[in-house]
Amino acid sequence: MMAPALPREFYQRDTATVARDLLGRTLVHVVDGIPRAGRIVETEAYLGPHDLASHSSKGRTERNAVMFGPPGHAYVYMIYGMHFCLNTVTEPEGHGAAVLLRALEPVVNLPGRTGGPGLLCRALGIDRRWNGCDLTGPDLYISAETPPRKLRILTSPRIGVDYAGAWARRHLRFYLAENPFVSGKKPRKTA
DNA sequence: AGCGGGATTAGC
DNA sequence: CTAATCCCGCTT
Repeated sequence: MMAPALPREFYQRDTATVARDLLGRTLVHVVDGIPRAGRIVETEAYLGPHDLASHSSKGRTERNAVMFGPPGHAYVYMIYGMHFCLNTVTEPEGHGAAVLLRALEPVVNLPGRTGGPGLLCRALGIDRRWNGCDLTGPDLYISAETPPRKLRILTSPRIGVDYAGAWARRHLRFYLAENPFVSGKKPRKTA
């Protein structure tokens, strides 16, 4: 559990690459000295202001300012008036990109469901106060420990961004194959 | 100052 | 399918 946090350089890269590379790694939140940890099994990449599904596509605002800041920080926002979503800022400062963490497989001290961005934040105890938190610090971070075995990674369009035209169809969602904690609609065998 | 809508979830 | 529920960002 004492593995170091991923360094800032990890996040300062191509956003889709970071989204893939985060899969299988362990997200840790230390609450009152007690670590809560889960394995990241589902992510989505939001590429920047040109990406019409990204919050940054409407330019820098008070809400999304952290996205335009330096990489390796947490972008946390409230959605639908009742849930929080946790992102990691990526690319060089000023770019306006982030990776949404959508689902965890519980590792330690994560009771309740963790499959879905809102549930993930609830289980970890993440809310608005963590917006802007430096992920290279000791309280909220992703372990630098490399996933032990090779991962089977699948892709799909991102969830809930149908308004984004062609960008909605891009495969910028990444998840571990056959992992029961992955959220969203499973592909249905119809035809 | 008012209003529309959202990177979701749960319940009918 | 739709309500819940609050903050933000844009319009008036």
